[in-house]
Amino acid sequence: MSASKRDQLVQRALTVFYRDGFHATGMDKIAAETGVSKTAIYKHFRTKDDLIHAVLRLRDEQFRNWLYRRMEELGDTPKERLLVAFDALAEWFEEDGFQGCMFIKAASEYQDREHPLHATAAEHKRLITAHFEGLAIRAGAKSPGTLARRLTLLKEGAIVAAHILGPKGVAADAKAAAAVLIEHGIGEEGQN
Amino acid sequence: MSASKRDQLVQRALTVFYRDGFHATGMDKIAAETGVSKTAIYKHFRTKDDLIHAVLRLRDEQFRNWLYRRMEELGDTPKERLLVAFDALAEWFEEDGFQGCMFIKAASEYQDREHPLHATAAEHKRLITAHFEGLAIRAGAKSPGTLARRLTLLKEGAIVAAHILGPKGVAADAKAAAAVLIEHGIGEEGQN
DNA sequence: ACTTATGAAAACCGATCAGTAAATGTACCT
DNA sequence: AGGTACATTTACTGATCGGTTTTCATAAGT
Repeated sequence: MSASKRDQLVQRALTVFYRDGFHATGMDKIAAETGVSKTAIYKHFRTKDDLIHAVLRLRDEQFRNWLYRRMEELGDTPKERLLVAFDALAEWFEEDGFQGCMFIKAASEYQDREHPLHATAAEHKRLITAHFEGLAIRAGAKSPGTLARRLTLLKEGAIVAAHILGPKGVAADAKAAAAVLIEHGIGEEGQN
Repeated sequence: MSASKRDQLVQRALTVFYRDGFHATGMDKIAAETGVSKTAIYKHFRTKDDLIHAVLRLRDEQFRNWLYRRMEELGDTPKERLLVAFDALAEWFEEDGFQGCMFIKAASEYQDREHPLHATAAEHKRLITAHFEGLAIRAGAKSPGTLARRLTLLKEGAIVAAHILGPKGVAADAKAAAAVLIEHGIGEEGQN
């Protein structure tokens, strides 16, 4: 199997796992829906968990690339970019097939914090918070780490709320709350 | 089986499902760990989903009772009580066996919003937000619904963060953010 | 003592689980 | 054409899934 075929497998497995969940999706379904036989899958991934791990790494890369790029496109200054993160989330929430955050679900199904898949989910969250913190620093926040963590809380809460209750208005609520926290953490004249 | 035996079954099933997840827990394990034979279980619950539904209803009742009581005990005024909700969360996060929010996990494993278990999870979240809103009204918030929804976002985000990254400092971050949002939404002199 | 309910336990059902081994193509080399 | 190496499919493993049927133990009624 070529490298691109492998990538295709992981990409398609991502779609299935995201749609149906991890434990609820058997390897037979993965084989059927990706068009790759089980034997071929197990040639590249020792176990189901290994495949899921590859899926999560791909998702991490895709999601963060998308979010960071969208934040750059929608905002001009670090401060603005922190705020428009919630506009990007709004776009995501409204997408067809939005089913919440894959990492929250992974952590929910693999609860033990020692579990490698849980750890991968945790790393994803840490990376996003770190990105926020970088922007908070450049925005002149008094306590960049604090502001970044607060915005992360709003982001996670918004994802959960959008998934459980539906997307309507959630991102807007979160953005408005974020604006308050950002003003409080930077002041009207953050040095962009 | 007496009513109290049934309650005991649901209570013990709750513990197992909360610890190990829904799909990952088979009915044989439930029978073994509750001490109630599968036959006896299926006399009272038509399906596994029915049992889980009973578990979620019990959890909803227990959790909200606990949270509301703790908010009353820790705060004297409506405004204070909104804030100390995050102290109550801190206590929960530090408990042995804390594994995140059962309803977030239920919604993660039963993703379709039409699914009855997902709907039960959604109702739980709505009830808590409604409780917040009642307090926000009595605290004299300018827009009680908005404030309640914002605090809910922080709460959900804090639960997710505490579960994925560990409890350390999460509730304190959320409380500090909540304080900012509450001050902004009420003003220094909310009429308690 | 013998029958008849009752309720729980044990055994079982087909389906599916993660994972593997054997069988079958298929492409390439000489 | 014949042989070799590799990829793919088919078929299978024992275990477990949610759920049901059968067996058994107990106890009350007569």
